[in-house]
Order: sequence, then structure tokens, then C-alpha cells
Amino acid sequence: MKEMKKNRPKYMQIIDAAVVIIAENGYHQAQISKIAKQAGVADGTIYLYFKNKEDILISLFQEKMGYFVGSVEEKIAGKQTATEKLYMLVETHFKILSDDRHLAIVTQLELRQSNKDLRHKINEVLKGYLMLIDKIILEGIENGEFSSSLDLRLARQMIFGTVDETATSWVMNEQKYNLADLAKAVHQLLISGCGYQDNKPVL
Amino acid sequence: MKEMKKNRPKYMQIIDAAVVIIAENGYHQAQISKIAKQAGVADGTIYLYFKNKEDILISLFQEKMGYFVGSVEEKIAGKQTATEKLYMLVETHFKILSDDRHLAIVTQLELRQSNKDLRHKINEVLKGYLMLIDKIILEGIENGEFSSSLDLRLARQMIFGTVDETATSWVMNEQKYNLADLAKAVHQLLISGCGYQDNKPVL
Amino acid sequence: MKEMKKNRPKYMQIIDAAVVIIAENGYHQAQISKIAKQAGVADGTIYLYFKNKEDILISLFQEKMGYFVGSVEEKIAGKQTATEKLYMLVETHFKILSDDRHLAIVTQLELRQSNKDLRHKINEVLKGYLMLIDKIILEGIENGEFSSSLDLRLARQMIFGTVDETATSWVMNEQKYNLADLAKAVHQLLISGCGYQDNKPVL
Amino acid sequence: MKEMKKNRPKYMQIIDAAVVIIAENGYHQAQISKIAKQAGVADGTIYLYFKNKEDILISLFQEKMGYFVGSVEEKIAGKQTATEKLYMLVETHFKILSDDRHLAIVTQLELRQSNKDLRHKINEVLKGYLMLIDKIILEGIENGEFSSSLDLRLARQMIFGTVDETATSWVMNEQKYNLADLAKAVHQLLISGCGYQDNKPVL
DNA sequence: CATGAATGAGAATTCATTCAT
DNA sequence: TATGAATGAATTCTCATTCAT
Repeated sequence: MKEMKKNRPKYMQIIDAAVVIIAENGYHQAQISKIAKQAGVADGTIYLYFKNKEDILISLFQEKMGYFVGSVEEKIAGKQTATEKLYMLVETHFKILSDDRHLAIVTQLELRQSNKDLRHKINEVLKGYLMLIDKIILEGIENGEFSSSLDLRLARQMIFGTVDETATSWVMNEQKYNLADLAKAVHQLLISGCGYQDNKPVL
Repeated sequence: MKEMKKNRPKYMQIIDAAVVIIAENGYHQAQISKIAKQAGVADGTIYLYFKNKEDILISLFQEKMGYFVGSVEEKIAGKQTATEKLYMLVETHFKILSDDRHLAIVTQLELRQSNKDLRHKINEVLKGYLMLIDKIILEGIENGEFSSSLDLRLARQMIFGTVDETATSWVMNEQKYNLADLAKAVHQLLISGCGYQDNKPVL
Repeated sequence: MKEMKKNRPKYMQIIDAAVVIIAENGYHQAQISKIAKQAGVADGTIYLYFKNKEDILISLFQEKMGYFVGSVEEKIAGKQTATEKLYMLVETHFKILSDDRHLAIVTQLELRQSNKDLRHKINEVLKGYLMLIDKIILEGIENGEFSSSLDLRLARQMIFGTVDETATSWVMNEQKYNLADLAKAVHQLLISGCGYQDNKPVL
Repeated sequence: MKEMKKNRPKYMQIIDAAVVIIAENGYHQAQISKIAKQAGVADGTIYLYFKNKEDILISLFQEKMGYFVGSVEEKIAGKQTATEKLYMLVETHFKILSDDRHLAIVTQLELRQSNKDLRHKINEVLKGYLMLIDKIILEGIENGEFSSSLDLRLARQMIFGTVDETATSWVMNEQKYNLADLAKAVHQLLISGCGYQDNKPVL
């Protein structure tokens, strides 16, 4: 039944309105009435598509994170090496945020203000993305691109932590510079670290 | 005037009460009345030491982050190489959080629920810590330990992002494993990255 | 026009659905959408048969109270004395409620939660029943069965108040005992009161 | 702790304000803000004395019903016979309602619109009053004033049902006549019933 | 006749902050 | 200094009713 609701045009209309309103007003100033107005529907209509306010936020995150995972998977598909795949992940991640500045503000800053419950639910959704990272790491280890002594969890946390922190800093600096341009250098860092190793570019 | 207040015993008493209350109840359930009760003072008394609720949280972060920076600086002092210094930073960071589980919950989870304004102020406080990281990176580049092509900002974001994400995951996993034990592997990752480079342990 | 509507099958279908829904969910949880679902029609269809929600409840009460009055009149018809007629009234009243536990809950508990306006309208409908009681009392006074000093209104209020309170208590006690069995004793009380008067059973 | 609150003047101030507001606006139009304004306090102050809106209503009923029971007990104290005691109960009941027309509206009409939960709680409070009735009935049976074949529950339901219905009718007729004047006749009815029994006044 | 998606008004409650004592 | 009773602003969600199909 909910699947049906998701396919009705107002479902995405409301989610997109929520992204705009939260980005422009902040999480705590994003009242349902504002979102409804932005979406061009009545307040009550929101509740035909979402159980409550929290449900809007989780759905928002699900939809957008689904797009993240889908986009990355698509970009990765044609690549042969884990190194190249990791690059596509970083690039795609930065690209999507660059292309939708509202979304960037919402995912990097505003949604983190949600309470613990919501954050745990968001983390569940995030798992799909983290598993994508894991797959790349394991592939890299298997084919000898990556160090065989890598701790999967720590490597994943470095990759996600670095990408996320880079994106957050960019948003907090009001997106003044070009995030997408950083993909190459970030990727290089993730592959080779800070240390001097006769570093040749990896790509 | 504030300096004077800081020296009065109730100042730290209230901050410590805030850490406990926020850790145990969550950011949004940490009412002034609860903090006052925990601190053993009346609600109104809090306002003799802090301008408002936000001021408690910033002060809390300042005090604790000051301790972070101080501790790391102390540990670093005796080390010769940037590599060693980076290790001490990671180790100390993890150690402090391991030793004060309430503080870990507050800084890694709860305080991030604050609004954008407060987060910007917290970021100001964080700068002292980030500058410490910068100093290590620059030293590493200068003496040839680190790659000369490092982008200072990105390297800092990788280091902080990785350490922070590792700590946050640990807290979200209810601190089930030993965070301090991860310092070595995390440090290795930061120095050498994921890539295969005939990886020898760096320490 | 309304008469025509009453004859269409969906009219009673909706009223019966309302009885079930109100009995099972309570007055305030008996939404139009639930009643419509139970009746097997669309929400909007309800408004083809009833002006508004209040109109459903009044109509419900009218239909059921009409059945009450009709049943009592029928039972009374063959009886000679006012005493016997009063007995038939009490017995029939209890019998109808015993036979339809949903109806009992609705009339004794749920419908009383309606607002003052609706209650006044319900009282109008109730008048038909109260007039039946009046007729019995007057007949009793005329033929010497009842005290000639009876105040008609007070006697009516005692009879209705007693029967109603007995029924309500029975419903609030979850209909655990047999209401119909109480008819004789209640009737005796109404005729002879509490006082000791060499009480012989009146029937 | 709550006992302390009850003794602070604002406790009764709020309850009395609630009686006025509910009587004048009806149960569903008695918003907290109206009650607060009438009581001369801020909305939030209400919640220092009452857990929630329902708690105001239960407390209101408790306080007033306590006054009912207390008044009746006091009046009964000096009387010798159950017949006289029953008279005092009816008279006091009618007198209290006559003297406080707002209270009459609230208890006879408005409070009955409350939901089932609240009604069950109100019924608990009512038990004190019903036990008073029971005591009178039992005493009357023991000393031979009342019929030894009385069913306690039914007799109680007749007495309460009659008094309550009489009061409710009076309120629904907008208190146009004098309720207190009816005490004697109602009492006579309760003692002797409708039947002709060479009825001499019982008092 | 029948549908059911859309509407939009309306109110209880919390909690940071104040200020008289 | 310290207290804690009082303040009052601010927002989600429900559901009777409508009307285009």
C-alpha cells in the first residue's frame, strides 16, 4: 500500500519540498506547514503520505541515499579495479552533493540534529552505502590492490569518515570552493595515506 | 568577570552535571532543571554562571576540548617525528574518550544534535585541535616523512574525519570493543592508506 | 426526500455500522471513515444519506428509540392494569438491551459523551418514550392503583432514572449479570419504594 | 507532595475557574487557556498543579464530590431514622446543586461528555457517595423501616438514579424551577413508590 | 448514485528564562 | 549569592466534510 503512495506524484513533491525548507530554515524551523506550503498541498495531505514528521525525514533520507547507492553502483559497474571503483565512489558522492546544494546542507548538517531514535534509523539506511564501500575494499584486498592487513571496519570508517568530513567542511564553509574538484586528491589520500612512499598518482 | 566565575566551584560542578545529564538522557531531554538538580543547585543559580543554555554547552565543549588539546600537546612534546606525533594524537584522542564514557557520548552523539548556530560556535572551539593536526602535517611534510604533495586541508580532514568516525562508530556500537586498541591500526591507515605498498608497519 | 432515503438499504446499513463501530471503539474513536468501512461504502456516500455526523447519531437514536417505544406499546397492549403495564415496560426495556449488547453500550455509555446540542436533540427523541411512561402513570392514578398525590414529572423521573441507572450500571459492570432477571425486583421497588409496608409482591 | 500543592491557594483557584469555564462554554470548549485566564494565572502554571487536562477534571470532581459526601454526612449525623437520613441526603444533594448552578451544569451535563477512561475514574470517586446511600439502606432494613426484601444494589440504583435524573432534568430545563423544593416529594416517592398504599406522608 | 483524495481549522503541553524574596 | 514559582510562546496532527470524476 505504501508502495502505491510512493508512486503518486505528491510523495516526491513533499520530500523535495522538505529538502528545500530544511535547507533554508534549518531542521528545527522546518514546520510541517512550511513544507506543505512549499509542496503546494494542504497540511493534512502530508499525513496521507507520511505517518508523521519523522517519517518524512526518514523517507527523505531513504530516497536520497537510495539515489546515492544507485548512482555509485552504476558508475562503478564498468570499472575494473578497486582503485578505480573507489575513485568513482568519491567522485559520485561529491558530485551529487555539488549538484544539489540544498541536499548537501540537509544531509551534512541539518539531519544530524535529529534525535537519537531518528539517527539510528538513518544509520540503518546508511548501511547500504557502507556495504558498497566494504565490497570495494574486499575486492581490493583480494586482487592485491589494497594491503592484505587492512581491517575492514577501520578502512571503511576511514573512507566514509574522510569523505563525510570533507563534504561537511565544504558545506560549513558555505560551499565556497568546488567540492567535486577534490575527488582526485581525496582518493589519492585514501589509497596512499599521508606518508611518503615515492608517491606516484594512483590513477 | 567570567574568568572569576570559572574559578568558583559551581562552574565546573554545573558543566560536569551537564555531561552526565546529557549522556544519560540525550541532548533533547537534558532540561536545565535536570542539570540543576544533578549539580545540586537551583535552576536560577545556573544563570549566575552561564548566560543561557547554549552557553553551558559551548563552555562544556571549550573545557573538554581544552583538555584534549592540552593532553595531546603534552604527549607530543617528547616525540621526534611527525609520524610518532600523529600516533600520540590518535592514541590520546581514543584514550580520553575511552576513559570518560559519558564524555564520549556527549561529544560524539548528543552535542551534534545542536542547531547550526551552536555547531558553528563549537567548530570555532574545534579549531584549536585542528591546528594541532595541521602543525603535525606540516612538520611531516617539511622533514620528508609525509608526501610533499599533500593538501593540508584535505589531509587534516582525513585525519580528523577518520578518528572522529572511528570514535562515533564505537559509541554507536555501545562502546562494546576497546577503542584505544585501534589507535595503531588507524594510525597505520592514515600514514599508508588502503593501497598495497609493500606495507611495513610505520612504528 | 429523507423518507425515500430511509427506505434505501444503505440507510440502515450505515446506522447499524455506526452502532457496531461506536460500541467497539467508543464515541470519540468512531470516525466517519471507520463507519463507512464497516458499512461497506465510501466515506462520501455517508453524506448522501445523512446531513452530517450528528445526523447519523440522532437518526440512530430515533430508529432504536422508535423500536423501543413500538415494542413496549405492543407488549402493553394486552395488559389491563397500570402495574402490569409498568412491568412490561421495565421488562421490555431490559430485554432489548440484553438482546443487543452493542446497542446497550451505545445508548447507555457512548452516546452520552455527545455535546450539549446533540443531547438536547436526543432528549427530544426520548420524549416519545417518556410520554409512554406518563400514560401509564396517569392510568394508574385514575384507576386507583397509584397514589393520587403523585407528581407526574417526578414519578416519571423516578421510573426512567431507576431503569436507566440500573441499565447503565449493568453495562459498566460489563454486563456480567443478567439484566432481564432484575425486571421484577425493579418493578416492585418502583411500585412500593424502599419503605416497609407489609410489602406483598405486586404481581 | 501533591498534598502540598493542594494546599496552595492556586489549586482551588484553578478548579473553581474550571467549573465556571466548563459551565459557561461546555466541556469541549473549555480550553486550558480559557481556564488559566479565568484563574488569573499563566497557561503553564496550571501544569505546576495538575498533570494534564484530565487531571483537572478528576480533581475537580474529587473536590466537589468530597464536599457532597462531607455535607451529607454532617447533615445525617443528628438524625435517628434511615427515613430521615435519606431525606437529608436528597435535600442536601438538591441544595448543593441549587446553590451552585455552575457546578450543577458541570456535574449533570458537561462532565458526562468525558471519555470512558475519565468516566471510570469519576465512577471511582462516586463510590464514596454510593456507599453513603448503602449505609442508609442497610440501617433502614435493620431497624425495620425499610422492606427486608430490598436488593441493596437495586435500591441504591433507584435512589441514585432518581435523584440524578431529577437533577439532570432540572438542569436541562435551565433550572427554571426550584430543585430544592422537590426534595420532599422525591423522598416520598423513594420510600413509598408509585403504588397506592393508603399513603401517609412519611415525614 | 458512488467514490475517496484533498482540505484546513484548532488546542494541549513543554521548558528556558526571569525576578521577587 | 541563591532560590524556585511563575511565565507564555510555539507547533504537530486529526478528521468531518467537499467535490471532481
